[in-house]
Amino acid sequence: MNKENIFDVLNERGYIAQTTNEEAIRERLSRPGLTFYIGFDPTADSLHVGHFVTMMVMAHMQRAGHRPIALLGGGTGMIGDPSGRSDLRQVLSPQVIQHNVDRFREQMKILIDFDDDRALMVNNADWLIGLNYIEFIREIGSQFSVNRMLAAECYKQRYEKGLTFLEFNYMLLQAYDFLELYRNFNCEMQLGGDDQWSNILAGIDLIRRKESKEVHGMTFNLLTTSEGSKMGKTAKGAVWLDPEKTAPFDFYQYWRNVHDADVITCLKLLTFVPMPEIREYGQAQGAELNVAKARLAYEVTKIVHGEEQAEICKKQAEALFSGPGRSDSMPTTTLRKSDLDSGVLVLDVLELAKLIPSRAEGRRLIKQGGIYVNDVAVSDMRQTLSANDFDHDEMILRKGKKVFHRVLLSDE
RNA sequence: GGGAGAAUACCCAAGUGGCCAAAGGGGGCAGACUGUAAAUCUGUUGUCAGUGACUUCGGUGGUUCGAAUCCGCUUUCUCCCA
Repeated sequence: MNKENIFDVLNERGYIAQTTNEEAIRERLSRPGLTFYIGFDPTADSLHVGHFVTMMVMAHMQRAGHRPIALLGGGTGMIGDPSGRSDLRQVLSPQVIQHNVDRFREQMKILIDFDDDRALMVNNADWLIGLNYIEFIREIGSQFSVNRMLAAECYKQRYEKGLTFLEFNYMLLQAYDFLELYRNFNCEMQLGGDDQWSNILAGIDLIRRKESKEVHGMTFNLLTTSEGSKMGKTAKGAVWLDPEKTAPFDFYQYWRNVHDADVITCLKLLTFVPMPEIREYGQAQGAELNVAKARLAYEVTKIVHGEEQAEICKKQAEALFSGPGRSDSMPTTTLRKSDLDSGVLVLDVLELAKLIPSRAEGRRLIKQGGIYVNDVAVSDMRQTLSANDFDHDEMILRKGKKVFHRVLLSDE
């Protein structure tokens, strides 16, 4: 019996949204050695969970014997993709973009094996920055029909609100990227989020015209909740893969708290848990789903932060939600012992720990009984911390039901 | 290039001289109920200080005892005409 076609694997796990010629893709994927690429826009200094799905696809493909190219948009990042966006994207400086590109490279290594050219990482700034405008519009621009571009769904929204020429060029540049990668690395396929469909088709078209060669495209579903909103967003912003930006414990908790309706989808997209096991979780009803959620949180955390961290998070979560617990991967704030003598308001600590955006917010929380010191609700605005609140120089500060923060005491 | 209109808090959106820190909705946060879920209900949602002060309605300069609201200039955006 042959090994399962990677296309079917991806399809079964629910990654695939749209494809060009499906038969051709299945056929090509059945033979290893396909080079494909996915673009990343370096608009932040860390990847977030939205990128994570993309990285999972790359990982699956790589394990099936294909070669991924992670294309970092150092060049296109200076323009900003208008697809599906309702407003003009902020233009970033070259320095910031370069910094972000470097950070991305580090983070991608957690899932993608870059050794011995098993995967490549390229930056389109390398070929876009030096482009000659006249040559470019003569060679590439001549291949595009403005009528068709305007008809594309992704531009429609912007067409009504206004679209600058700068952004309008994005599609050409992305198409050019594909051509460039095809020529230099024999890259035959581009993958991307479903919002990239138009841009991907543009590249395929361009290669057909310039090289008379059929290449492939495939998009996968964006990670959304069952209610249709984008996943990975919290009130504080995105859920980042960088432990400095999103503490592992918070990361774990994010997945532990996904809605019932989203658990199975997430298990399929964000973990390597085998399908038979996932199907079993799918049978679970009601509270039983908590088992699946715990598994999801553990597996995702393990991939991103390593097994050790995942274990720690898991133990701590279990401890915290069934009695007092301790946590090494919780966000932490350190106080000096000497500070206690002069009286430290709980309010002060909340502010220090950045659990509240303002002191007024802290007052509100205390008034409503939403702040707890070691599981005891704080009732008085003026409550201070004393040495008694600390056990082995550590105490747990809690906001609401699920936001935990560790406060340490130091001798200094 | 000519003309018309708009800019309000996280988002949408009321407010056209004092009763406006600014309606309503969404979102957020907290409480109750739960399964660390959803739905529902309640409270809350500028800042600093405890019953008051300060900053805010694109920017700026005026008028006025008093401005988000009136006037001048300016910036940005949208629409119509070229």
